[in-house]
Amino acid sequence: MEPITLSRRERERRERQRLMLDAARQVFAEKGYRTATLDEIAQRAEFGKGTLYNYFPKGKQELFFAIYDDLHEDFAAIIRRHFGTPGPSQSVQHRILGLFSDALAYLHQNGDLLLIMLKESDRILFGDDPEHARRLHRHDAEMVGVMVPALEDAIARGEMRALPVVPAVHMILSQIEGYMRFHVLCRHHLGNGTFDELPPGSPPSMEDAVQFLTDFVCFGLHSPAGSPASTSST
Amino acid sequence: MEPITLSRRERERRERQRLMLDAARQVFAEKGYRTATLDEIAQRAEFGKGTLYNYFPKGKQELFFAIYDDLHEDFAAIIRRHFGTPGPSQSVQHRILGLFSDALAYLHQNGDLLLIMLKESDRILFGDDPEHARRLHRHDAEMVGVMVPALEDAIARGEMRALPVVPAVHMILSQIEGYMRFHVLCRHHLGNGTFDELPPGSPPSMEDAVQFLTDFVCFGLHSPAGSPASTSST
DNA sequence: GGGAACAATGACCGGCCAGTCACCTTGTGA
DNA sequence: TCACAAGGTGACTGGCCGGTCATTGTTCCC
Repeated sequence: MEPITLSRRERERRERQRLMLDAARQVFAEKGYRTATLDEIAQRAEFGKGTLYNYFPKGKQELFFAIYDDLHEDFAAIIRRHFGTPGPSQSVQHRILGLFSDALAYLHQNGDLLLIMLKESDRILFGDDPEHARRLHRHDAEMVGVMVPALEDAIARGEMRALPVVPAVHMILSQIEGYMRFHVLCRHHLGNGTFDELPPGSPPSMEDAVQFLTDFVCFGLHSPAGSPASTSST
Repeated sequence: MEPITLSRRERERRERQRLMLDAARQVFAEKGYRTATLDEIAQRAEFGKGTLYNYFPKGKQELFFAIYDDLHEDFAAIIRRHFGTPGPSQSVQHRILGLFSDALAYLHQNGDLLLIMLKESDRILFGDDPEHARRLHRHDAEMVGVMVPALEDAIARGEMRALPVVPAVHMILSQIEGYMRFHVLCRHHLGNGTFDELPPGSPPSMEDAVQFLTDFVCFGLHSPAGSPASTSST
């Protein structure tokens, strides 16, 4: 693991791998899995196509999943950061606020690529390669597994009502996806002149969106007459 | 429009078109857009591939969008049914319950195909053909346009708190997508023996899901200490 | 300097499939 | 019965792209 013991050969090898992955990220983000071509990835990385196969013998798939797993690990880390320690250390509301805040920030940094990955998830889920479907399930189960105890704990402490936790986790996470869709829609509205009408709701700032989502998840449309607007100290 | 004035020729023509569309629906549902082949659609419809082009000159795309628009119109109809008449005739909660109920029922009837369409939406959104992106935006704007007045009305009547309506609409609709994902995930868990672990939460019945979603959207995780469980007369 | 291991390369191959078109079948009207 | 139109057909084409491999460097040790 420690880079000191690596030979120059090995270091160069790693570096080249990284260059290839970077190029692949770019191209996948722009084109999507099917449309991206190895020729373009190779060109962008300034290597020959054949060289790609020296580093990723299984070709396109291997490149893709290397990126996919990385992204997923980043995301899982965000979830662990906020839900990894059940107990009264933080309120659910705080946890969710933190989750959305980090997730949306991450999303803005890696926007296009993430959307592609989201899209391809479905493709993988449908593809008949059970190996890949399993990978996706593992990722999913991991996230759910981290969040469930925290929610159960919150219910036990009376901080949250007794909803079925697994569906609740899925709903919380799907808000992030929902935001992604909305965000892309807004960007497309604004981005190019091809659409006559302006977006019906102007795109919210990221901070507003985080507040809105947290608020929505915690209190829903109705909410008590009380003061739901302030989700935290902010 | 009225079928009485149609010649036999024309009637037969329509019927053949319908057969082709049915076959295309099947194949798209099973394979997705890219993987589906015109050869298979033609075979399934019991026509030669060339014949397809007599009826859908623009080929695969035209078939796909014919189906896409149909599905979308069905969905828009569901939304109009429940949100088309602003005013105090129904509570928001009732509207949402009705929407989710019909949407999920529709989803169960057309499951695979809808999921494909959802997936392809992204592809279209990214594809650089502005014509198609525009089509998707039109659909989206239509749905939002129907729901927004009803929500604004509800806010004006104090039945719902003053959330930004357009994002709220998107969140409501994205619940349906979220449910789709969850549902597919459960089905995959159960469907084939390739996964070691059973689903962490057993798949809920459709009625339960409708209740859960409505409840979640209206009251969120926290909810007043009151009685949130009964979302309606049921 | 030589040669052996190692790495890069891109022309090429093969499979795939949307879309075409020259030919065939069927129906119709004289 | 014939001839012509309308419609049906599937073998074929052309483009595309993932993956291969013979060839051409490059490095390094003796």
